[in-house]
Amino acid sequence: MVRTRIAPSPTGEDVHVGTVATALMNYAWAKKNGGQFIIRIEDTDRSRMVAGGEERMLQTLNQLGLTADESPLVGGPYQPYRQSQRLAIYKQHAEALIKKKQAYYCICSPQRLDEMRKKQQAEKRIPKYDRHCFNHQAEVSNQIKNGAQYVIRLLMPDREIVFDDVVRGHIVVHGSNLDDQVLLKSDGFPTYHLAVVVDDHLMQISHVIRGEEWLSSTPKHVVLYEAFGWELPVFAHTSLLRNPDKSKLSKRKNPVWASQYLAQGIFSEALINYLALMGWSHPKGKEIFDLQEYVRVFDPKDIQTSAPVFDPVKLEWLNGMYIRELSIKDLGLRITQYIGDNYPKDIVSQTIPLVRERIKKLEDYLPLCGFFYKPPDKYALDLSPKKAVMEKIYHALSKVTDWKADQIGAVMLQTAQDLQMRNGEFFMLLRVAITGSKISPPLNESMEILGKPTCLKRIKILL
RNA sequence: GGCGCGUUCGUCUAGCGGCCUAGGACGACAGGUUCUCAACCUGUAAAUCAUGGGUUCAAAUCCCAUACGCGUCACCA
Repeated sequence: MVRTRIAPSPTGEDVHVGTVATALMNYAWAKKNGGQFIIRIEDTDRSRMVAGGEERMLQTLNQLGLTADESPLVGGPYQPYRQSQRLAIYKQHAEALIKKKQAYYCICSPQRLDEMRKKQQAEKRIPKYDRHCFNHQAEVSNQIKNGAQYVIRLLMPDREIVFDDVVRGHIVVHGSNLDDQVLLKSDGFPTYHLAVVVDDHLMQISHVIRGEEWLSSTPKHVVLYEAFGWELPVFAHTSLLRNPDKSKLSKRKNPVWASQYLAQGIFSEALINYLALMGWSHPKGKEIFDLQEYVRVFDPKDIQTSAPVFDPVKLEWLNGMYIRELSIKDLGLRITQYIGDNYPKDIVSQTIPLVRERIKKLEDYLPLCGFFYKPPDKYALDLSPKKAVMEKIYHALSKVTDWKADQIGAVMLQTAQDLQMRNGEFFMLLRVAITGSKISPPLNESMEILGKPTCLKRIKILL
C-alpha cells in the first residue's frame, strides 16, 4: 500500500509554492498507486506559529485540487493529524528509547549549551553536544526527581549510517558527524526529528517525498527507525526551488505563497502544471497537461537532481495557454468571478473574445478593458491639436446607421482616406480618443460594444 | 569550517556509452500577418555539456580530483 504525506508547519501566511510542488508529487504517487495522500500539520514549534496559517494552507491546497484523504480537516484512521495533539505519543516513544539505552535525559541549561558551542567554535571544532549529562546520569536523574527541567537526547551511535534515496542514490554518513539530537523538548513537545519518524511509522507512510533541505537530517531519522526497530520508508529528496540568484526561494525575491499567484488570476491548473515541470519532465516531452495526466505518468525515479529556478515568466506564458484553451463562456465566468459584480455582465461577456488572446492572467483584464466601463480620465497622446480630425470623425460616425464593427471600420477607413492620413496614424488617434490608451483590444469591435452614443460622447468631449 | 547534495543554451529541460557537428519549450532578436497590443506562422542567435585528468575503439553519458553553487550543522521545521 502506498501512503504519502506532506507535513507542513503553519509558520507562514499560507502554503509555500515549494510545499505545493512536493505535495503534488506525493499526491500523484499515492493516486497513481491507488493509495492515500495525507496532510499532517507539524505545529510543534509554538513560537513560530502564524495565526490562521493552517486554515489558509489547507484551503489553498484544496483549491489547487490536492485534496488529502486524511488530514486535520477530514480526519482519518490515524488521527489526530496535528502534532500538537499527539504529545503523549511522542513522550512515550522518547521514553521507550531511554529504556533501550538509545537516548538519555539532559538537563543542561541553554546558557551552558551556548557557552559550550562558542568555545567549540573558537577552537574550530564541530559544535556538538559534549554528552555531559550522559556521563553523569545518576546526578541527572536525581535532579529530575527534584523537579529539574529536562530534554531527551538521542544517543548517536558511532558508526556509519546508510540509506538509499530514490533521487540521490546510496548515502553514507558517519554518526560521529552528527549531534545527539534533542528528541523531546523541555516543554514536552517533540522536535521535528522525533515527531516525523514516530508519525510516519504510526501512520504507515510508505514513501517520504520531501525537500532536499531534509537530506542532511535523514541519517538521524534512520537511526531512530533502527532504534525503534521499524522498517524504513522509501526516501526521495527533491531539489529546492530557487530564486533567480540561485538562493533558496524566498519571500524577499519572489512571491512564495501559492495564493499570491492565484490572486493575480493565475489558474490553479496552470500553477500545478508549472510546478510539475520544476525538476521533472513529462516522458513524452509534453509541457501542457492536467493533474490527471501527471498522476498517470509521474514516477519519483524521474525527479531531477539539480535545483530549478522558479521563473514567473514561463508560468505566465503557461497561464496564457490555459486562458486560450477556455471557451468564451468559461473564460467569461472566470473573469466575472475575478473582477466582481460591479461590471455589467452583458458588456463583460462581449469583451471576452477580444481579450482572450491578449491577457496572460485575469489581473490583466481590467487594465486592458477598463475603458468599456468608464471614460478615459487621461490620454496617452495630446489630442488637443487634433480637433479638426476629431471633428471629421465625429461627423462620419454620427452618420453610421448600422452600428456594427465592419460598418464602423469601413466608415473610418474612408475618413482616413479623406483626411489623407496613414491608417496607422489615424486609428491611433481614434484609439486614444476612445480608450485613452495606445494599446487596446481591436478598435472597431470595441466601439461596437461601447455603442454609438458613448463613442460620440467620447469624441465630442475632445472638440 | 565539518558533513551532504548538485553543476547541459539567460531560464525550464531532453539525453542513461556510438542515433549529439547536443533536441524541445520559455524568453530574446528578425521577418510575415496587422489600425495598436496580442495571438498565430517562419526564421536567427544562444550550451567549448563547470574545469582538469583518467577508463574505452568510442564519453554530455562511467571513475577520480579541483572549482563553484546550494543545503545542513538549534530545546526551528
